[in-house]
Amino acid sequence: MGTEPEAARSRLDRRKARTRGALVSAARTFLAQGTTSVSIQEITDAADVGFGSFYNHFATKDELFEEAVEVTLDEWGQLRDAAVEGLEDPAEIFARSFRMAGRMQRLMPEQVKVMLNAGAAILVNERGIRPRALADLRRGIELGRFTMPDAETAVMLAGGVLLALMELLESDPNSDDAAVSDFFAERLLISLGVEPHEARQICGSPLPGVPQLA
Amino acid sequence: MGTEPEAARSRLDRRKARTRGALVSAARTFLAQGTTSVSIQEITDAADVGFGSFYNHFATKDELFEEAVEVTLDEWGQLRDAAVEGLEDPAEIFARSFRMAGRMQRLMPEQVKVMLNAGAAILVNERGIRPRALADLRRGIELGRFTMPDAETAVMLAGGVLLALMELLESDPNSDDAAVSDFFAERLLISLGVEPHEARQICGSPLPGVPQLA
DNA sequence: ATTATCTATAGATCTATAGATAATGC
DNA sequence: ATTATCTATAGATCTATAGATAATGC
Repeated sequence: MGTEPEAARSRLDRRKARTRGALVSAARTFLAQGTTSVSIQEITDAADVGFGSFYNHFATKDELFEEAVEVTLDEWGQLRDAAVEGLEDPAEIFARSFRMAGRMQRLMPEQVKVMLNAGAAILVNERGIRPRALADLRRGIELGRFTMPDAETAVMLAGGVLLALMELLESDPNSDDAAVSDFFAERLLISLGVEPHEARQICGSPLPGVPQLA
Repeated sequence: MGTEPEAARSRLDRRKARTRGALVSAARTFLAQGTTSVSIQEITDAADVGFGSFYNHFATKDELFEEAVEVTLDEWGQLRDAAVEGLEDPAEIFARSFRMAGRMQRLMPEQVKVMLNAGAAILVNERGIRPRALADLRRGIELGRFTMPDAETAVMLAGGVLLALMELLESDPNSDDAAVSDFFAERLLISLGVEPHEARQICGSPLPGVPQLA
């Protein structure tokens, strides 16, 4: 294990990764603004990278934008993993992920805007939170915590409610994000089949601090 | 009242409207495919309209695409109005609109794809179904049919669930669209505060045939 | 010596407009 | 006579690449 976590083998590799990261980060900024018709020149300028470097990493703009979305989803997934550490009950795990996700709108507005601009297809993207939520819900169904026909259906329902929550917080910047998130989580648990009084209890429990990304 | 409903005043106006309509329709096709980086030339070719005609109607591509989304939302709103005619109970009105909307994925796949590609901002677009759903939900809250803090919150929850439903049907073309739609409607009603047994009853009632657009 | 980045540019593509043509109004 | 549509094109912009430069490896 090296002193630097996740470090690439050589300095060359690290430099390459830095350039790539700058491009992805710039692309994400544009995705968050909803301006995907920028030129490659504008992207490399924003990334503070030579124009030609773009082609060392991506063949087309779409390829870069796609990666930017996936990187964002992956970060989200890592945050979720850190947030639910130590929990056992799938209903609690699921509720905590959801409540944390709602709070992301204020904590990481750029990432959230990327999601909101990405279209509904984000709900079936296999990167990041979806596979995790799918596993939580499947386990919850098996244990009888949720009364849903299948985890696939449950994860779509949950994803749709999450998108709506984030868009609501986005469009109403003065609302109480924690309260709204917990309310949505509670109603979602109810629609997944959790008893109302239990849903309220789960969604009223204290949350740990927001974990930091590596 | 003229013999032709909605007819523009003169033949010239009608010709103009036809050209504009062809552009909007072509734009919608591209929106449904998710290919919004086409050139104006490609759009006018698809619309079978001279290149220069574009500028008689729109200043930029974005303007055209925005209109294409709004026209789609408006059509949706008209369908909803026809579908709920004669109903009184806001819970029933709301449930029927939602169940019909779910069935749209198979009946009008292009319109649905436009919605799904539009991003979550579609949930706060003031055209089409949102204002209608907002009114239904507000009335339902006032009458005590729904236990939600406000209609604004309720309409976002409903919109998110609808997006998820449409994306699920989109990604699983062989599923039973009516059954899945009614299931989502039922769980949505429950999360809005309707008693489970009543939600099931409302969402199991027969639907009228799909009304035609004018 | 190798590899990635950077700059410069040729060629392709795209936009916006001018002016010609066609359709309609009166 | 008026209005919208169409064709053609100048100028702008954008992409993809070639070749030079800089950083790193050994």
